[in-house]
Amino acid sequence: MSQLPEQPAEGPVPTSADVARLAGVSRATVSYVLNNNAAVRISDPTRRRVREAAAELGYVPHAAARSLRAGHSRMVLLPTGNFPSGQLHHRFLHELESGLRRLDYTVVQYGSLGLDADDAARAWAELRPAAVIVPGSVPLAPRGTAVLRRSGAKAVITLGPRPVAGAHALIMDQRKVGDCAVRHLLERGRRRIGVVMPEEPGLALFAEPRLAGARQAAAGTARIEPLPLRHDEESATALAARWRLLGLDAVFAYDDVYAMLLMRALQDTGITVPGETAVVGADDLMLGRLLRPRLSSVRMELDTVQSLADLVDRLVRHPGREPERHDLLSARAVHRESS
Amino acid sequence: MSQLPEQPAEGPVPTSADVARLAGVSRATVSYVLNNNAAVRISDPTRRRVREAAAELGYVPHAAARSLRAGHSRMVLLPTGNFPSGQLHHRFLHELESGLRRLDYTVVQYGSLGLDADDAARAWAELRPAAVIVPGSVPLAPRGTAVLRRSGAKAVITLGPRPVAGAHALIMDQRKVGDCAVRHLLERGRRRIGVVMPEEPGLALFAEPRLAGARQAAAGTARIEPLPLRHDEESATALAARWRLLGLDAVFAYDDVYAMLLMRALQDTGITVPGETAVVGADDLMLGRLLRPRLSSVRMELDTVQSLADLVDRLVRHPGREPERHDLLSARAVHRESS
DNA sequence: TTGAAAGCGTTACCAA
DNA sequence: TTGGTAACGCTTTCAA
Repeated sequence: MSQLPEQPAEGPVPTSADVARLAGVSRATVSYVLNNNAAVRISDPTRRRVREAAAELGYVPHAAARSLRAGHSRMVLLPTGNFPSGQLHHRFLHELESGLRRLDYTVVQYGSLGLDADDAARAWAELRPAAVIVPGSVPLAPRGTAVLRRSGAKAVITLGPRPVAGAHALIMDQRKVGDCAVRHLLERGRRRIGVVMPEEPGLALFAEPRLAGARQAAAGTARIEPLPLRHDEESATALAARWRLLGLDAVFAYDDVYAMLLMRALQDTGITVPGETAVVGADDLMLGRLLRPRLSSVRMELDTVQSLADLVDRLVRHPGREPERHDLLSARAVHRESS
Repeated sequence: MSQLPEQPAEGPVPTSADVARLAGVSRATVSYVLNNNAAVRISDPTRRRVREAAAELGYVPHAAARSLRAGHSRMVLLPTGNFPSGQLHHRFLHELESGLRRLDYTVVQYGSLGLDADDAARAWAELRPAAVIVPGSVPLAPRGTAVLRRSGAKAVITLGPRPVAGAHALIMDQRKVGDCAVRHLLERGRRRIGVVMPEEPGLALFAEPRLAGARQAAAGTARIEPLPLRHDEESATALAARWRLLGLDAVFAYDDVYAMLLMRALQDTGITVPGETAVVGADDLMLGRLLRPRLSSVRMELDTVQSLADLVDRLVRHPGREPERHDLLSARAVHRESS
């Protein structure tokens, strides 16, 4: 009765052979036409017939078969783990994706949370990507990079606070963030500086270098005091309760969220900000501007995201070079009212 | 001089034939052993020799070749667009991934931002996924689902506020959020309720149903007033400036972030919260608890995430059924101090 | 300008 | 218990 228009009825998937048959040509010709192969001249009527046949059948080429034949893929694999989830990260991801798409790569994310380093590397290698870009939050052992290289990956690139043996590295040197924050506090006359260290496990990778950067910037001129803190109110209240015993006049709070948490607890304890204690966060979140006092922060920028796609492309085309390192991160303090 | 230990030297990628040669057996035997094929009995010494050869060569099977041969893949494709980026979404994603991994599927995310609906569907179809789960933020036309079905996808599932023709639907009915917020405000005696509508384009998909839910809950008993707002301070300040002209005694602010933005602007204008105007957000962010007054919110939960993986599995195994619908979202108001 | 055929890495059937 | 072989869908010589 009612004819359902879009009921593909479980039919077999159309192949280039079906297109060839319908167009009355050979499979070779179909390939030539659909790939716009310039090395061979096909008559216009034939081209049209092939195109129409493909459209009529709803033919879509089979990427696996293609790359099997070609001997290589144009897939760039991006394992994901504990997403840092900031808008910085999203923008970065999106720009990397569109940059690589422009160069005709297919970017694919692969959720690798819960896999150990070796299993994960094997799973990635099964997909035979041309390149793998591994965020710092995803475990990668030197053995993993070896597996990937053997499986034909032209480039293994790590992305994060620190490099991994045998892989290229896009570094986001988090020390700069700590350095920047402390330098800012020093300029404003503070000399006894706490540095919040989140107790959440995934964050140590970022927190440690930030602390190192802070220490480096202080270098003799100021005291640096690490302050463990969990991402909840009790922890912040407890820290605020013993604040005066710590004898600090400033705190770099890892990021804006921890800063907001701590600043609120300090204020609730009767400690004035910035009078008694200056507070600086990082990420320059919009929400920080809504607090009173407005939160000072460290703003991070990633340089040259398009050139990053070009870098990946270069590594894929000329593999086997020495591992390269590039530092992408730049940081600057944004002074508001809390410091 | 210094012998680099992990320099795979651009050698050819080892195949099952190489493993067979090294182990002194046939390719078939290699396949039997490495896949633990129960239908055929292989002697233990042979098993060991094969395993050792594979390990020595660093052999990793080629997923594309395998699924080409098998005629189907176990890939679940998850296109990504404008990531909603809340922790709710991340947790959901991660649980879906591990649930599907447990069922031996490979979950792959494919960044589709900037592609139009038809191009995107074609790009997904090239990968020949067994199933595609399309978030509401990614465009999908009925034609797209047809292309995917023809390419062999057993299940096309949409994930978001509303269904798409021809596809199964995992619905997160955002009306519940608006309903819940307004019901809460009604209970607290408010009758003239503003509803913040973010002007950011991607959010309309969520904002509209929330407004609809709000209207539904108010149904005669209260006035509902949509309030366009951009995600910046000027916009909030402007809205606050004309607040008293609006004659509202409450506002449901779309989510906690917009709520914080607006609440701050209201307070800066001298409007008391909750005295003069009650404010309710959504998402129940931790940061909302740091404000004064603490922000009331609507907490959302996704039911049954593991069973969702099972659902995908069922649809893959028994395709071609009528499109199914499931509503995943539940919402409840969390009363704090701002309402 | 077009076609025939080989081969990419796998697995499943059938024979030995 | 093992091995030979064909086939999956595609591209690319080589030949016509």
